[in-house]
Parts: sequence; structure tokens; C-alpha cells
Amino acid sequence: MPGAKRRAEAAKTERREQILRAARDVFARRGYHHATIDDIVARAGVARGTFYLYFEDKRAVFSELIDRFAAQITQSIQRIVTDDPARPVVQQVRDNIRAIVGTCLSERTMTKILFTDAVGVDSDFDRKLAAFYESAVQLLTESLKEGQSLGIVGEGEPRVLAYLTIGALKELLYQAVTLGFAEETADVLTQQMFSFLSGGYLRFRSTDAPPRPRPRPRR
Amino acid sequence: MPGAKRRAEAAKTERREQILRAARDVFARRGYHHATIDDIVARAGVARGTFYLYFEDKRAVFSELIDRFAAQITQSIQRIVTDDPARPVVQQVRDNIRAIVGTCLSERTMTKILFTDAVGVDSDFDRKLAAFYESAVQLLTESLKEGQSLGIVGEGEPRVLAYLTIGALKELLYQAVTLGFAEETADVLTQQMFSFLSGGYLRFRSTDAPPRPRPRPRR
DNA sequence: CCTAACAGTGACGTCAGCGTCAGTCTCGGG
DNA sequence: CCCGAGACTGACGCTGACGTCACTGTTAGG
Repeated sequence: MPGAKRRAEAAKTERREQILRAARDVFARRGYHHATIDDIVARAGVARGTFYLYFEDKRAVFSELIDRFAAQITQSIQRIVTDDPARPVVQQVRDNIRAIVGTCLSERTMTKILFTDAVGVDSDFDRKLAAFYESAVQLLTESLKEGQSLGIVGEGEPRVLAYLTIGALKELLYQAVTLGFAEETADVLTQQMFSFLSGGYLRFRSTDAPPRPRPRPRR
Repeated sequence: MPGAKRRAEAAKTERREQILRAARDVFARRGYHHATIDDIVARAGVARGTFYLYFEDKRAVFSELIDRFAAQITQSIQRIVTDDPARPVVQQVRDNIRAIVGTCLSERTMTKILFTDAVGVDSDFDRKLAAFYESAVQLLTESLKEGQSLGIVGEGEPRVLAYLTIGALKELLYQAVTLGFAEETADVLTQQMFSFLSGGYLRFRSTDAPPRPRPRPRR
């Protein structure tokens, strides 16, 4: 029977997933460093030895979880194109923010893990993560540079702007997930983030402030 | 001799400091979780037992380091007053940003530790830290509300704005410290942060964007 | 029905890091 | 000069988590 092999294959994959899910929950609850293999196998309902049939060690499961989540986020971001009149850049920017917010709100557990435990696991892992992070910063920096030359992005060191942007977004997402905001708030958060990027919030009568547009009263 | 006792006292304090410094350096190099008591005493040049004469355990040293640093940051922030014509609010905001940036740049090691290791130490410690963090958010949120009623701060949920602000600042500081920016860049960073808060950076012809001021061309 | 292949098990030996404490050293007061 | 208080030391025993491996259970093919 050729189906037998296939069924066995599927069962193995499912077991793997089962362990991954258990690990994810345990990491979220106890934090990477306090989580033990025993916690994970207990949660997954398998024996200690079984874990080692599927993963090298704790670090390996963690790594796989993060890799998947990182890929999920990366996928949700669309590179911005400036030559499509049907899709204004504003909308594309908004869509990207929205997509990231949506992904994080639908994967709260992983979001929390990514933001609280991913740093300090291991120096190798830290390097890998830093590389991923750097590529995100790089992408945004490039986009900002391009935006500046198109007059869509204001003056300022692009890389610094990228840090500020990512930092703000990270914090917003972290809090949203931690405080348990409903998934429906995604649009509101996107709006707030977008408006923050568009105009900041400080409004001074342009005295000694740097050359910047003065706000007009609403409407 | 009454001075004898005092000298002994001073020696003890100095020893304590010596261990604290060693611990700080070890935490920065290896991260909280990978740092061992042996690492710390080796660096401090004292025996294992001595450590326990001064601190309960690893967590206690760490806690003291963080407490001191948190106090240092808290001190550097001045509550904003709106009724002193000699000190415009703009300047006070700027000064606060500048003070925080300055503190973090002059205490790079602690800044790095605070941002990378402080979360996930221990659930008690996490709670303490969350409380400190919350008080900062609270303070900023209140200020923003007040600012809104004075027309200095634009519309938006104050608490969300607080998260965005703190997130941006955190990331900026973390990167500045990690990438080893010179202390002289403090003013530049302050300027960038301030200008980010003042006007964001996205500039769109006001088509479908939310009601916001349209940028005037510079000068 | 038998058995080989293989997934799953969990008791076991190992070890890193911890906190202790009996003993040593130092130094100031008598 | 001697003694005792107290700072300091580091070898020691303990523990909790790890990864292994000899064994057990299951199932498909003969």
C-alpha cells in the first residue's frame, strides 16, 4: 500500500507541529530561558525522548518558531512601487503598516515571544536575528531615501528615521498584544501609526522650532 | 581611633562597588542569563564566597544596577511647566529628550543591559520593571493630554502616542549605543527625535490622507 | 500469525552552576 | 606583642536540567 507511507509521513509532520505549538505556548508563558524541555514535552503530551527525535535542542525549536514568524512578517510586506497610478504610495504605505499590524495581532503569542525573548538566547542566534533586523532596517532606509528624492519623505537621516519608525511600531505592537487589544483595533492602530508618521504630534507656533509646516486648524 | 571604623566602612562600600562594576561589565558582555557568579567574581578579582557577603544572588546585583540606572534616568527628566514664560514648552521638551539621550550615551553599558536583558529575568522582576515602565508611560500620557488641551499636541489617543514616542526613543538609543555613536551626536539625535515628534516625515499631497496640515515648501 | 522496522518512552548518568561554611588571614585595640 | 573580630576564601555537596539509550508498543508486509 503506497498510502501507508504517506499516512506515516503526515503523522510525523503532525507530531512535529504538535511539539512546535507546545513549545510556542510554553515560551510565551515562561519565557525562553525559564522554559525547560520537560515543560514542552509535558504540554505536548509526549515523552522526553520523543522531543529529541524531532529537534536538536530547545534552541532549535525556538529558532524554527522565530524563522517561521519572521517569514510571515516579511511576506506581509509589499515593496512599494511608485509608477502605478492605480495604487497611490500613500495607500501602499498604509497597507504595509496594516499588514504588519494584522499579522502580529493574529499571532499574539509569537509576537510576544519575538519581542521579549528573542534577544539574548545565544550569540549565534543573536547574530542571525540582528541580520534579519538589519535587513528590515535596510529595506526601510532605502525606501525612505527614495521617498526623499520624490519629495514624499521629509528631511532627516534616513537610517535614523528608519530606527524611529520601527521602534515606534514595535512598541505599539508589543503593547497591543500584551494588553490584549482585540483584532478589530488593527485599523485604529494603523491609523494612529500612519498619522504619527505623517505629521508627528507636537504643534508649536513656529518660533524657534526647525523649519516645519505650521498646522492648520482641522477642516 | 574613630577613623578606623570609617575607613573600614569605606572599604566595604568600595568592595561593593567593585562587584557591581564587574557584574555590569559581565552582564553587558554575556547577557544576564549567560552570566554566572563565577564570571562576576573572576572579573571583580574576589572569591566566590565574598560575592555572597554583599549580595543575595545574581538577581540582586542585577536589580540594584537597574534600579540605579532607572533612578538616574528619572532624575534627568523634568516635569514640564506651562506657566513659566522664561522657559517655553518647546525648550523643555527638547531638554528632556536631550537629557535622556545624554544619560544613555554616558552610560552605554547600562543602556544596553536595560534594553536587552531586563525583560525575562524573573516574573517578580518583570513586574517591577513593568511598573516602572508604566509610570513613565503614565507621566508622558498625562503630559500629552495636557498638551492636547493647550493645543500643543495634535489629536490622537494620548496613551498610544506615548507608546509610539517611547518606542521610537528606545530604539534610537539602543542603536546609538550599540553602534557606538560618539557622545557628541547627542544633539543631533535629539534634533532628529524632536523633529520626528514635531512633524513626522511623510509628506503627501492631501488627497485621501486624514485631515492634516499640508507641508509648505521650506522657507 | 509472525516479525522487522521504526516511533515512542522514561530512568539514568552527567554536569554546570549554585550557595555554604569551616578554616585562613588581617589589622586595630589593649 | 598578642588576641579576637570580622573580612575573605574556595572546596564541597546539592540540585535541576540535559541528552541518551536500552527497552516497549505498533503496524504493515510477508
